[in-house]
Amino acid sequence: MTKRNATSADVAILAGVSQSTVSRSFDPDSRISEATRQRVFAAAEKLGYQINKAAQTMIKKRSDLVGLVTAGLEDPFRSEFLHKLIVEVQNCGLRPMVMDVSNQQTIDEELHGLIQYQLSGVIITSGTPSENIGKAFIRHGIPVVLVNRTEHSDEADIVNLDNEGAGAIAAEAFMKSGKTNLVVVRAKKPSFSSVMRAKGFLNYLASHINNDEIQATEVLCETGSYDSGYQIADKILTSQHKPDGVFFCMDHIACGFLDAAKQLITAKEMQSIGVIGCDDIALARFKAYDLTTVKQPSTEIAKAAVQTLLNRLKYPTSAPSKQAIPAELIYRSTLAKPITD
Amino acid sequence: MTKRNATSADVAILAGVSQSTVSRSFDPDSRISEATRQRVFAAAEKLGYQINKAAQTMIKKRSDLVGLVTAGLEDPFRSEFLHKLIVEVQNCGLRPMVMDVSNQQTIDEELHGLIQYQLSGVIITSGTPSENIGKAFIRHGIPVVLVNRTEHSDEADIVNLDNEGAGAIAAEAFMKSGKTNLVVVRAKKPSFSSVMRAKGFLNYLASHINNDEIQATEVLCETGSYDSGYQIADKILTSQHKPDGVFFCMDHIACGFLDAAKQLITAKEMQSIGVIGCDDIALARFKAYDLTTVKQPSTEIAKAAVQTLLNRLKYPTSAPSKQAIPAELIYRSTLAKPITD
DNA sequence: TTTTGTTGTTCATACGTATGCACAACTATT
DNA sequence: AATAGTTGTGCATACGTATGAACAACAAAA
Repeated sequence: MTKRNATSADVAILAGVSQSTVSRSFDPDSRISEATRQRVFAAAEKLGYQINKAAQTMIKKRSDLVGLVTAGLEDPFRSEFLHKLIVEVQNCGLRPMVMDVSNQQTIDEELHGLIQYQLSGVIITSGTPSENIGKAFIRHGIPVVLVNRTEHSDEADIVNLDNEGAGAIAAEAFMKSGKTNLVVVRAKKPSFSSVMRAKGFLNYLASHINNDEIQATEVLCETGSYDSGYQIADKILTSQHKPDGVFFCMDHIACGFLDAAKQLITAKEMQSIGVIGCDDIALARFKAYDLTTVKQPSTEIAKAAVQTLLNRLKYPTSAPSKQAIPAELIYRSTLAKPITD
Repeated sequence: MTKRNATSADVAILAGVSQSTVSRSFDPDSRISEATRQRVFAAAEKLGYQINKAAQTMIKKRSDLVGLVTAGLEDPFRSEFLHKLIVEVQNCGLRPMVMDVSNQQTIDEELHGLIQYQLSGVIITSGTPSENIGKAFIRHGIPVVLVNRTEHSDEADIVNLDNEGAGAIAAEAFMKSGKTNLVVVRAKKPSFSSVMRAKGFLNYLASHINNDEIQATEVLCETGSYDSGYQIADKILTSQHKPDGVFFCMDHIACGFLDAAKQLITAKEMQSIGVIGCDDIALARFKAYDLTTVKQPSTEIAKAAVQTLLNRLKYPTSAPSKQAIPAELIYRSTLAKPITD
């Protein structure tokens, strides 16, 4: 029944050439006469020949697998981003090997396991691997790209959203809309992205406020989830200084907040409070929320991450790169676009 | 700088044993004296030795990679399900290699590419591969598990949600709540799951209606997306026979519908219309929707799929299995749980 | 003591591909 | 016509692991 898979040697015999010739036929850069190549292809087709990646990897000392390391995929934004990475990796003729490292204890151990696969590279988007795991990869000759990670690294390439810029964009929008009593909300557990966004938000205000006409406070909620936003609403809406503008470092938190607000205050009251989220998750454009948000251009970030990896493979010794992709404000109904001159 | 990775031969020299002994040391079933094994481990540790999966695969003729074939990851439910598969595969000591086949044209070609990797198995969850691609895998000795797919196959194992049962559960719930004018909504493009759910819904009603007290119609919307639900609301709510119960074959469609309904009719009017979704996506429990829905137990389905694959690897020649995982009704606010005796 | 069995190790080989080197058959140059 | 260069192919080998067979050392049984 399941007969042995055909090898290049089998193809060689059928095509009446040597095994090397078969191998070279599949390499576009080899000099092979067109006649021979076609004969080889025909024989390969006939036998259902498929190259053996394991053997190929052994020789080339590099597979076409790319490790995508991630965590917290229950967060739809990450999930969406992972999807884009997968597509992008595929488009480059590479194969994504995904690794979920949500289980904190085993991260390092598991990551070490990846080294066994002679990966073409690793793209780390979340999870909190130890400092030296990146170095372990690099020591084994596997390039690493860090995406939206705080780790400073002398050896890995880095692609980030311009998180501080994203915060600044939100702050600027509130100023343009004449909001004066602002709040910025982020999760208690400091994630690199959120901290930077909040920092960018506050810094922008600090450097653009002449007198004391604008106030801004930072509020911490439990996690970066919908539920946290739902819970924090009470605290924000019942404080003495009820804000007229709230910036959430993650869209989910904003959505939770909005749902809670509907039960805590009237729609009219809510209308006077501007809300800006961050990321632009799919949910943000649903009519139930229609959330004005600072978009994280995840497609571009995914593209940049993969391109960075390819570049590194091409020029292994060039200096590590670091790029920040700019964010972009998407006006929807939770903060109307001001009429400008 | 990047010196050659350590091999089992290097470890052997350092530990003062042969290469075979090193290899056997890492196989728990080999008889190796404890002393030797520890010496080998120490040497391996010292050299940062990592097994070379490519070489291992070549010998064993089987990698520990599992192909996860999917499409339409922009759908959060699929995305969530993929996540669960990834975790499940990892937990079994295997590695997930993900493949997005959204691009219709290249499915077969790309899938053929997977054969090159000596996969331990392939789990196909979506996408519409041609009939014979499954057979191609099997011919190459790669077991296939189909999840929620319509393809009937004599060779692949099959794991499905009990889709007809899910539809029946929704129908039963409406009957218990005394709803009499029902509509079932599914996407125009016939997907296996949706068609079966609608069928189960209508069949249940047909076989439980004595007189003509209950009416049920099928309505088709464009796709399975939020937007489609948003668009179809008008048609449903402005028809002469305005329904008092609507079953959506996918939660997204229901969510879109609910958002549109808020603008088309009053909250009071809406209260008299029961709505049931299907899948139980994360969104369904958000307060903005709080959708009563027939839950697809995706964690269990993912577990079943991976277990099925493991089983097949253990008993390669056993007859193909086929299982249907039962659905479960989750009451939330769009259809209140009736007070039963 | 001889035989039989058990345990722990080494030897040798296979897996399927890529590639440096050699070489033959031409073509272009002198 | 002789030389140099180009093109297409084959030979041989390396990659790093797993594993059957052989074997040595030792213990247990006869």
